[in-house]
Formats: sequence, structure tokens, C-alpha cells
Amino acid sequence: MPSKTITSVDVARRAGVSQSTVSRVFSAENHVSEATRARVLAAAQELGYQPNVLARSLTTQQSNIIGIVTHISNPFYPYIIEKLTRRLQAMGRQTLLFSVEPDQEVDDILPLVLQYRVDALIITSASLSSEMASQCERQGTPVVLFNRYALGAKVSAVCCDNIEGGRLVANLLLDAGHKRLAHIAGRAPTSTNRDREKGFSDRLRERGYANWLREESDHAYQTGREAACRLLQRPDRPDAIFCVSDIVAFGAIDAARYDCGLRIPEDVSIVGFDDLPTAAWPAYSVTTIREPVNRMVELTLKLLVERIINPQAEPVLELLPGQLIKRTSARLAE
Amino acid sequence: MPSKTITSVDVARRAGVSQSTVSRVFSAENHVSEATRARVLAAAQELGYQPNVLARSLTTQQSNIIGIVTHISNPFYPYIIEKLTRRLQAMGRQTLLFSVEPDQEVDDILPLVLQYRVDALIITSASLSSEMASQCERQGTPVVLFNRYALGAKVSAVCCDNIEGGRLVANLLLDAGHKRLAHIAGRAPTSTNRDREKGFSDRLRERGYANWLREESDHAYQTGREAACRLLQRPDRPDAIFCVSDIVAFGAIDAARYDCGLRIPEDVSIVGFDDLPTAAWPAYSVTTIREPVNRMVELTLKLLVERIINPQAEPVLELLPGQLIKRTSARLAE
DNA sequence: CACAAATTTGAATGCGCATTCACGCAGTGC
DNA sequence: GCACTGCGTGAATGCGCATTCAAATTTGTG
Repeated sequence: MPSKTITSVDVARRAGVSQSTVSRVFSAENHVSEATRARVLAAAQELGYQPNVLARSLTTQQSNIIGIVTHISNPFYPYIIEKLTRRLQAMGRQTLLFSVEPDQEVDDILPLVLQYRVDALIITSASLSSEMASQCERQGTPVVLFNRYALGAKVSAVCCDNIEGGRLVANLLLDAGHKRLAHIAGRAPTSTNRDREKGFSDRLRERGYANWLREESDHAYQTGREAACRLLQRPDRPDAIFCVSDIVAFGAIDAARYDCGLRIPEDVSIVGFDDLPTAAWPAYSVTTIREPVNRMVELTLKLLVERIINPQAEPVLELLPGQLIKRTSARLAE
Repeated sequence: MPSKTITSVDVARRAGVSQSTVSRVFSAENHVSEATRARVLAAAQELGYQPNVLARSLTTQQSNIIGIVTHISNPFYPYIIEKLTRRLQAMGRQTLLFSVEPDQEVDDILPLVLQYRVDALIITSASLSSEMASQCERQGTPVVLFNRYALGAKVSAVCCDNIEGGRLVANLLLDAGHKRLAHIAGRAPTSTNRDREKGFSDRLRERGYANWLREESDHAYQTGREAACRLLQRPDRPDAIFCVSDIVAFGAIDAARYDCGLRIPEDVSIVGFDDLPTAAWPAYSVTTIREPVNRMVELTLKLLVERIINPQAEPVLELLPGQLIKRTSARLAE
């Protein structure tokens, strides 16, 4: 058997020191003389020794693994995960990835996640029952919701201010003199979907506008395109559509142009939400609300680390403002 | 301290059995009477016990964790990772995600990966020195390269047949009577980049065509767009461009339409590679080579599992044919 | 130079679990 | 009635490492 795993004992024997000393060298810890440190490192090098961090986690009670629960059908999330993973890596932590059905309750998979003794948990694109939240609480696993929040449960959340974002869009469309408004909402009952719609419709009502149209999609190109088709084939078709996310807006734009033969923005204005990279491409050039993703990521990690250090800390809800990005998919007030 | 971790000993005490028995129940193992099994499960339920899989990995020598090394700037990879993660989850294994700079040598991060005692390693969008490959070999960690291969190293690889794909494109463009061909290649010296270019240019030469144009990009929209601009602003501008990947093709199409005022495919044909979902959207409608991603994913997992079971198995290189998908971004032979 | 203090090192222990071994007990066949 | 299986269970041990405690060594100080 050539592939016998090399342990700290092997290194110790080879370097002529005790296993404790090897451990000290690799924990970047205190009080090892330069001479022995060098001997140990040399021996480790020769043997190809890598410390077993899983074994280490047993005694330290820290795995340096962060769980991320997500689904990737909406291209918003890969960018988030990429950023999170990179930043975590720079902090010496790794990402254990769990994939769930879009907007499925995360409860099914949570027991599995907890078995891996992740130091903390980031949940995107899924929600968490308060029962499971308290299970995490009991086990001392901090949870941060990303782009979601849950008022009942004792978990932190980092979110774009979706209500204000919806209001900004309502203002933009009314100011530009649109007469017939519509919203393609998200189907799942998430805080994000609700808030974007709420901000939009509240502001419309405040400004005396009623009877906007409404369709649903599920944050995917195809269902967005279909929803837009239904709207645009009505006799009283809208002259402006606010889509719950950019990916839906792409579908809506293609529906308008290629399914219905309409011009954008002359015949119909389309507004999205997120500001995906693709939204800036000239083929779409989507007017949208930009989520402050970098700040959201930083804040998420900050909350995470704080609660890893002090698990007693009270959960926080952080709302960050989005920014209106004006491009050419919507007619503007002159 | 309320958040004392619950261990199998706690469950054992509560259920009035030994720790061994608890362990047997949760290893879904042999020979536990129904009565005691029920008692143990009840006790576990009441205490909220979750077995610690990291501790388990110490004795079983299996972590059930699969490392995936990737970078996500090219949207091809999120889809792959999503699929891999889902399938792994269904097999009871989890994904530990490592992010690297595009096409960076993966050597820097590999020691870190090995510290997590992953059962196996999938590497996409990065290459592996043969020295590191043998380090994995020594430690008994099977490696599968996805969409890359390395002839020297003793690692398995699953790959689209990029050479044949390049040939298909060359045939398509010549058959349609294009007179002035160009290739936007990938900058990094990866097998994928090389093979796509090789298949394309070999076939051109075979058919007596020489002096095609060449530019480089790095599998990103922006650099693809810039490369296309350089080509299309030449006095002898090409009437067909083969792009190393779809994301580059999107940039090239926008360059043609919006930077150079050209019509597609009347003035210039654009062909991509990968068949991203976006390639089917009417705004782009990219003629492309579809990678058989589902079969590639299945094959990757099959190789992985085989080598986890039998680490002595010889490494394999699997080449799967791509499929030409004709859309409207390229003029076709009638 | 003597003695206290600081530094370096090793032996022993435990983290949470799987697994081996041995033991007790019911059931089988004679 | 007895030896013999075979199943269900517990005690003991080890996985690879960090950490505590005590011993050994070096350093600093009067």
C-alpha cells in the first residue's frame, strides 16, 4: 500500500521531535525555536505532509468551513457565490456548497448542512422556517440570509432595500409619462419578491395611479418572456413593464421585440432589477436598479465573522440602498 | 453555556444504551434491533442530535466531500457546478468550492485542497502541473479534469472533442462560401483553447484555405468585443468569425452591430462554442457547438466514483463529440 | 556565580465517532 | 438436557490533531 496517509506522527519521527511540536509548527503557534521549526518543515516537505483540517476541527471546534445554500438558475447568484468564495478563501475559510430547488424551503437540507459542522451558514434564494432557525441557534451556527430576510426568525440578513427600489421604478415610469403600467412579479412568496412589488405599487397608489397590470414569473428568462407576451398581447397592452429581476427583463425585451414586433423603448419601456453584467450589453441595455453587491458581500462576511466570534450577538437586518441605472430600455422624462 | 454540542454519548445516555449502539444506528449499519433503534432515534430527536461527519471521516477515511476548483467569470461554469453539485448531493456527497484566477495554475491552491481530505477533486478552468498531480496520486486523491486534459499527468479528464468541433465550424463556414475567415482564440495555453483553434485551422488548411485572421481574448464578453472590433475595423475585414466560446461570440456580435454598424449574418457571420442558454435567445441566436454537458457531468462522476472505490485504476481521457447547432448568427450554405 | 524567570519541548489526554472483540442471550438440532 | 449458532450489545481502542501540564533547557539579573 503506497498511499498510506502521512500524519504528524510520521513527521515527528522523521524530524526527531514529538508530535506536539509538529502540531505547534503547523498551528502557526507559539514558542517553537527556529532550528526545530526548520527541521520539522523540512521533514514535512520530504514526506509531503499536509495537516488534516478535519481532524483539527475536532479539537478546535472550528471547521473553517462556511456553508452556502443557493440555487444557480438565476445568474445573479453565481456572481455572489464567486465573490463570497473568494473573500472567504482570503480569510482562510472554504465554501461548502449546497444546491436547492429555487425558493424551496431550506429545511430539508439543513440537517445535512449541520452535520458538516460549518462555522456559519449563508443562505441565498431560499427561506428558513423559524423552527430550523432555532435549531441552528441551539447548535451555535450563525446564519446570514443574503437577499432575503425573515422577521420572525432570529437570523441576520443582508438585503438590498427592495421597497425603495420598487418606489424608484414607479417614480421613474410615472415621471416619464407612461400611461399603462405593468409588473411582472416573482411567483415565490419571498421577502424580495414582496418588497419589490410593494414599493412599486405603494408608490403608484400614493401618486394616484391604480389598476396596473400584473403577471408572474419565477426569475427565469423563459417564464419572463411568456409573462411579457401575455401582457403585450392584450388589447390594452402596457407601455411600461417593471420586471422583478433582470433575467426576467431580458425575456420581456425579447418578447416585445421578437414575439410582438414592438420597439423598445418607443412602444414599451422595460425596467429590471439587479444590474447583471448582461444588463449593460447594448443588445439589452436595461434600465435597472443596481444592487450594491460588493457592499452586501462585505457586510455579510462582517456579520458572519462577528457572530462566529460572539455567537450571542443579536441578529441584525441590514438594508442597503439600490441605485437607479438609467439605460435605454425605458423612455425617460426629458 | 446553552450551546454545548450534542454528541453520540449524550444520545446514548438518554436512550440508555452504549455509544457504540448510537453509532450503529446512525451508520445505517448492521444488527440493531428495531426496539433499540427506535429508542435511539427518539432520544436523538429530542436532543436535536446530528452526527458529526467530520469526526466520522477520521475513522472511515472518507469525508464524502468532493473538491471543485473553478472560476466563474465564464458563465459556462456555473451551470456545470450546479449540475455537479446536485448530482453529488443526490449521491450523499458535498461540494467544497475553490475559486482560482482564470486559467491560473491550480498548484498554489492544491495543498489547501488536500488539507480538507476531499475524496476526489474536479478541476475546471485550470490546469495542474504533473508534480502536483503526483502529489494527489501519492495522497490517494483521484483527480478529474473537466473540459481540460493533461497528457503528461496521470489524471483522468472529460472533455468535449474540441478538435472535431473546430473542424465542424471550419466546414460550416467554408461550405457557406465565406471568403475571409477569422478566429478569436483564447489567450491561455489550455488544451481547450489549443484544440478548438487546431481543429479549425487544420481543416482550413486541408481545404486549401490559408491566411485567416487571428485575435485573442480571454473567454470574457469585453475582451471578445474588443477583439472583434479590431478585426472588423480592418480594411480587409472578415466575413466570418469563429469565437473560442459563446461569451466571446456575444461580445463579437455586439461589436459588429453596435460598434461597427454591421448586419449579422449578412455582413459578417459569428460562430461560438459551448451553447450557453443565452446563445438561444433571439437577440443573439448564436450558431455554435453544443457541449454535451449532461453526459460530461455523468461521465465525470462515474470516473470519480470508480477511482474512489479503486484508486489504482488507470486514468482515462474521455472525449465526447459536440453538436453543431445552427442558428441565425451565421450565413449557411443553402 | 547563583538563582529566578522565560522559553522550548514532550507525555498524556480528549475531541466525536467507527470498529473490533468479546460476551450474553435466544433459538436450533440432537 | 447439551453443545452450537448467530444476533444484539457494550467496553475498549484508535483515527489525526490541539492542548494542558510538567519537565528540561535557556536566558536574564543581582
